[in-house]
Order: sequence, then structure tokens, then C-alpha cells
Amino acid sequence: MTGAAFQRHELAAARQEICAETGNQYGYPPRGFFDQETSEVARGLLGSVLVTAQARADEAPRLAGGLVVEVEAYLGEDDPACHASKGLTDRTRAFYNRGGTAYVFSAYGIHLCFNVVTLPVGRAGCVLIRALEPRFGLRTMARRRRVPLSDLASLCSGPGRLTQALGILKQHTGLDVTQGPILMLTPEIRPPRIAVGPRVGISVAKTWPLRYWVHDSEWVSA
DNA sequence: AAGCGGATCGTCT
DNA sequence: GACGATCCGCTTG
Repeated sequence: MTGAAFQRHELAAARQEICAETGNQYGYPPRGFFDQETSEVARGLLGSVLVTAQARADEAPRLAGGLVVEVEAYLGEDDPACHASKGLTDRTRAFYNRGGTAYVFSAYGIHLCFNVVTLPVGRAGCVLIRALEPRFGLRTMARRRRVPLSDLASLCSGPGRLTQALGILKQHTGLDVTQGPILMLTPEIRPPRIAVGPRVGISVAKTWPLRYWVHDSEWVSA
């Protein structure tokens, strides 16, 4: 992955490739989409596209990623399970940027988790992306994950797995996910049914129903 | 300055 | 089902 952003024509090429691959129409998120309340953004991201791209000169960006099928909402300073419950620190600075900012943190010393910041500047919140339906760059993702290409189930199902598959790094914190090379596009049509349940792997606010997934997706992690 | 506890995953039983 | 890997932000002293 090179560069901090796509050129305009690269963005358009990526979108065109995504629409052709999926047979559906995907668009750039409407202005203010990520500035909505966090649970709204979380639900709205189900069915959307998350890709990363290695841009090469004179070529369309080479994409890796898929369709978002599982997310969790972290509500900000008043959510004890949210990193921003500590307020503004070096670690949580990205939370206070405008919606659509990437926030990547390391868990258990080994894995990285990718989040999209929500809410306008000055208000903290984010959505953790927990699982994708793999669609783009399967070979690339399998190589990064060090699993056989036949093992599609372990490519992107799980927050640590998908960051590895997409080549997302902690240093990507702060990037605008509408500009690439981490890119999110929203679909015209929402998934028909969204399931709701408690978040996974946390020690506080365990019962808050802030995990959302596409109810019949085989790619959900938990 | 040091200890603690994870928004996980792969391997082993 | 249980456990070890292994980093870092936060808390406490």
C-alpha cells in the first residue's frame, strides 16, 4: 500500500471495479454519513464495502477486502467499554476527529482492530468492523493471512483476521476512509435483516446490545 | 518505574 | 474448551 490517498481517477476506478465485481451499485457515503449517531452508522455499514488498495502507476488500484457483515458500536466517553471512556489522550485522539476517520489499535499485543470514527468533530464514538464477506483480492488476502486459498472462512471473519488480510496497520489511524487507501463505499440497498446482540470480548457493559450482523451471513465471526 | 489487563487467534487436548 | 503469545496504554506508587 503506497501513498496516503487515492488520486481521483484511482478512486473512480476502484468504485467501478467494486460495482462490476458485486453486480450492485455502491456509492461514496453521503456527506455526513459517518457523523450520525454511532449505532446508526454501525447498522448503516452492514452491506457496505471495505477494501484496501495497493496503487501502482498506470494501473487501477489492486483491491483486497469485501462486504461488511458484522460490526460493533462503541459509544464514546459514556461507554465504559470504549477506549474514549478515558477521555482525550494520545491514544484516543482520533476519536475526536470527524466521522469517517480510521482508528486502529492493537489488542493482546498481537492483533490489530480496525474502527471507523463516528460523530462530528469533538464527539467520540466508533464502529469496530468485525467480519467481512471476502470478495476482492482473495489470493492477496490468503497470502497475508498465511492460509490456503481454499480456507475462505478464515480470511476476514474476525477483527484481527480482517486487518491482517487487508494489510491494515496501526499507522493508518487518522486516515479518511472515503479517500483511500482504506476505502469504504455504501450500498444503495440495505441487507434485509439485521441481527442485534451483546458485544464480544469485553469485560464491562457486557449486556449492551451494540453488536450488529447480517442475520443470515455465513461470514460472521462469532 | 512497574504492573496489569485486554474490542483475539491459533494450537492443543 | 483452555491456554499461550506478546505489546501498549493506563493506573498506581
